Amino acid sequence: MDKEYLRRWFDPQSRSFKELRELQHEATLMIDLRDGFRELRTVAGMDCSYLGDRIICAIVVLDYTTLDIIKREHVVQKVRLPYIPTYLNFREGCAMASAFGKLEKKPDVLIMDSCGINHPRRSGMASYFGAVMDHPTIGVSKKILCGEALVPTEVGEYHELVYEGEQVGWVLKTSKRSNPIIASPGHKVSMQSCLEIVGHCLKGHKLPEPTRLAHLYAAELREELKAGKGHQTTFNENY
DNA sequence: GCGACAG
DNA sequence: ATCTTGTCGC
Repeated sequence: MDKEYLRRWFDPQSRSFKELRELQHEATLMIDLRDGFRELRTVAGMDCSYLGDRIICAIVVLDYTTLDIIKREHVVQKVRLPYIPTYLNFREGCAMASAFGKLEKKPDVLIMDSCGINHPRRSGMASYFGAVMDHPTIGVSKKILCGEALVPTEVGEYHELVYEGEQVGWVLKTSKRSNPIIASPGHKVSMQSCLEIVGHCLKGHKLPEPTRLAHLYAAELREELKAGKGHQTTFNENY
C-alpha cells in the first residue's frame, strides 16, 4: 500500500461528493463476505478521538484467546473533512490507514468503531477500509445508520439487522444498563463469524474489548496532546 | 419539503 | 466526536 494508493482511496481533498460516492461504489465491488482469515490468534480494535483540527487514531492489538494487549500504535493528523453521515471513511480513512500501516504484524481481524455493510451504499468505514486494504474487518457501532431490527432486551439476546430486505448485521444486547450495539461484517468476515468474533471479545462491557480499549487509548492520547506532550508524541502527517 | 443520520 | 455535574448501581 504505497502513499499514492492510499491517497487515491482515502484523501477527500478536491473531490466532489459524486466522486466520493463513486469511490465507495468501486470499493463495494471488491467486498467479499466469506471468511478470509486462516486462524484467529490476534484481533485489533481501532478508534479515533479529536482535538481541535487534529484527529488521533489509536489501534490496539490483542491476543485473541486471552484478550491481553500485545501492541499499541497511533498517529496524529490534520482533519480533512467535517463529519458527514455516510462519508465517515473519508474523514478518518487517512489516519486509520496510517496507524494500521505502522503495525509490523497485522492482526488476523480488525474491529472498527463504525459501520460495515450496514450502510446506504454498503460502504461503511469497516467495509471500505477492509476492501481497500484487503484485510478482514468488522464494524461495531452504537447507533443504527440504516436498517431495522427487533430490540433485544436481555443480555446475550441478539437480532438480525435488515436493510432493503437483506441482513446487513446484528443488534446485540451486551450489558444490562447500556443500549444494544450493532455489529456488521466489513470485509472477508462472514455474517456468522462476525457474530462469533464480536461475541468472543465481549467481557461484560457494552463494547467488545478491542474497540473499547482502542477508544480508551485514543482518549488517553488526546489528553496528552492537550497537556502539551504532543511534540514528544508521534507526529505522522499525511497518509 | 421534512426528518434521520456511524464518529 | 466534543462540551459538561451530579447521580444511580454493580
